[in-house]
Amino acid sequence: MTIRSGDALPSGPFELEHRSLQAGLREWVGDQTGHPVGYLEQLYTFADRDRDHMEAQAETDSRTISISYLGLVREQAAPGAGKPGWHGWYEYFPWEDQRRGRPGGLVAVTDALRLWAGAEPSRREHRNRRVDFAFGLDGAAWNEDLALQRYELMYEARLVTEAGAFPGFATGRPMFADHRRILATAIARLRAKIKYRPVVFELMPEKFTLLQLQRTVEALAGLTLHKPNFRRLIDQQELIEETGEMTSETGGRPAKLFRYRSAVLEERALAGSKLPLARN
Amino acid sequence: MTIRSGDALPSGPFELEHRSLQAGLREWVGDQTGHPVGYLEQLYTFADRDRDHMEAQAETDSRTISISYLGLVREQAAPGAGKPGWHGWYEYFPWEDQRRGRPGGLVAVTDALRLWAGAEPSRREHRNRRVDFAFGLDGAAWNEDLALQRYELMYEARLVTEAGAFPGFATGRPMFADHRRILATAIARLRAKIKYRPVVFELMPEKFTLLQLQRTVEALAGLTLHKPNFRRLIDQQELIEETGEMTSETGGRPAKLFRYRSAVLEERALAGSKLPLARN
DNA sequence: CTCCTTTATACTCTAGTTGAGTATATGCCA
DNA sequence: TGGCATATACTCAACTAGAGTATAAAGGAG
Repeated sequence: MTIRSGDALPSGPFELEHRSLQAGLREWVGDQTGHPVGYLEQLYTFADRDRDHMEAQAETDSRTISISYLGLVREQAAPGAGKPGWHGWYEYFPWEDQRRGRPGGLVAVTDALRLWAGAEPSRREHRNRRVDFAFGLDGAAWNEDLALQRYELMYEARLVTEAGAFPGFATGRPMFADHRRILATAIARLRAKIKYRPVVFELMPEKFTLLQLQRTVEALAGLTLHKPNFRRLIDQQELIEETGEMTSETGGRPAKLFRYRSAVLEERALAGSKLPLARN
Repeated sequence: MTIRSGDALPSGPFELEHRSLQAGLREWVGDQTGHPVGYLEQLYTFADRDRDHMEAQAETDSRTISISYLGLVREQAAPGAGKPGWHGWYEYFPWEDQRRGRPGGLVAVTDALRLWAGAEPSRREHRNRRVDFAFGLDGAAWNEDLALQRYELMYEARLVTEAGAFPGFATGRPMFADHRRILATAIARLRAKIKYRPVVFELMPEKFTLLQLQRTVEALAGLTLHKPNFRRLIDQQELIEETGEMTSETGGRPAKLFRYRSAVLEERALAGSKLPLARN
């Protein structure tokens, strides 16, 4: 959910009248997008002088401290006022979407990373190992959790425009200041989290089919899942229950509608929940 | 590693001459404890008006933002200057040490929590479920990761002195301001982390035996582990290698000395590593 | 000098989990 | 009516994790 036609994330200064950081954040996001946020989770606090190459700041006698958050909303709950600019995050990170196999553009990226690695002979081996690991090359498997590491490698190798790359290179849409880095942090955090906390349900409408749930998880992880195993894991954990209703809007055979069991979710929100996304 | 004889954590203001938050933190900790920090990881940023009941603050026109970190050091690496006040964290959280079974004092705590739960009939059931879950009662298993939830429950029920409990009640040693909450956050984070990142080695000396490693993990988790399984998991992952040396300082049969394989650690620091600490 | 204690190390067994594949059911639409 | 798309149920083999057992090698007590 963006502002400025997808160029920036909602944000604003923390002010004295705000009761808490979260309260202030909710207010800013609500004002800027016309959409109330549900789930909120603190991500990271930045205060480095060289944050996004803002050298000018070093000359003033003040510092900006940015506290970033991950927020989740239900698209369905949209009120009338204001319209949030919805943008799929793969617009900014095309290489992160592996649902239809490796995206074509990835080869150009990893080739460029190889060049960067070779540019400094002393660090070549180490850099190549980092690239292999982050991008699942040379025997390593693709790990969707490493979204931030991948972005940081590309930043270090100056393959993204905000790090000084010449525009036009197929490395996704840039954002204002360091917002794309914050987004990468959020993606990595959310991808890791869905594997052990039932946060997906924060994104689902009240009633949904099992395939809708699976598609949501897949969209977050950027991977496709094995359908039978997904279903087995979901109903083993008793996170959801049948509503009794069916829907035939899904195309083929009508599907049962489910809802999440809020009592269980409350506990599992603290404890665990599993998804068939584990490595080998 | 504390200051003020164990009453407070090292801390200090973030100033203009600090290159970054981490740099500033390293400087303050070094100055206050005479001990350089190794591993650092950001925990949480607090800025709430009612942080630790500091009502006075609401009247001034400024707010304090506290950014907390988890740091790890090797005790062995101590330089001469200054002496850090080492305190075991179970001094502050005696109920968290389950290595010799349930600590005796826990019964008094959970009894008091039951009373608190019953005090409000409408929330009784919900509160009791939270207590069961956090403290592993009524069929639930003890989960060492829930250190923060346990502290927060006790805080809510006013069983800790910083929340207004009468002193003398056996609920561990309090700390300055909200430092004990920060410590609880750090414990929870570290306990969760050792299960999938090889951070334990940040605490180990260069050479160590397998039992020493196990004892360290046990101290962190507050649990005892199955020795054969621990060893199996450790050498399956090839995180460590034999030095070729032996030590007979451990009591019985002399043990092999191991060191960690830094090359592997570097990768695993990003990827995974396992410990036999899983739930059932 | 022998037995006992303590620690180290190796091996086995079983239950449960997980990844993958296969088969059948039920609606819509041409 | 047959094909297509989706939904749902079942099977199987490989692997993992928890638990237990057995043996080796030191020091110390008698």
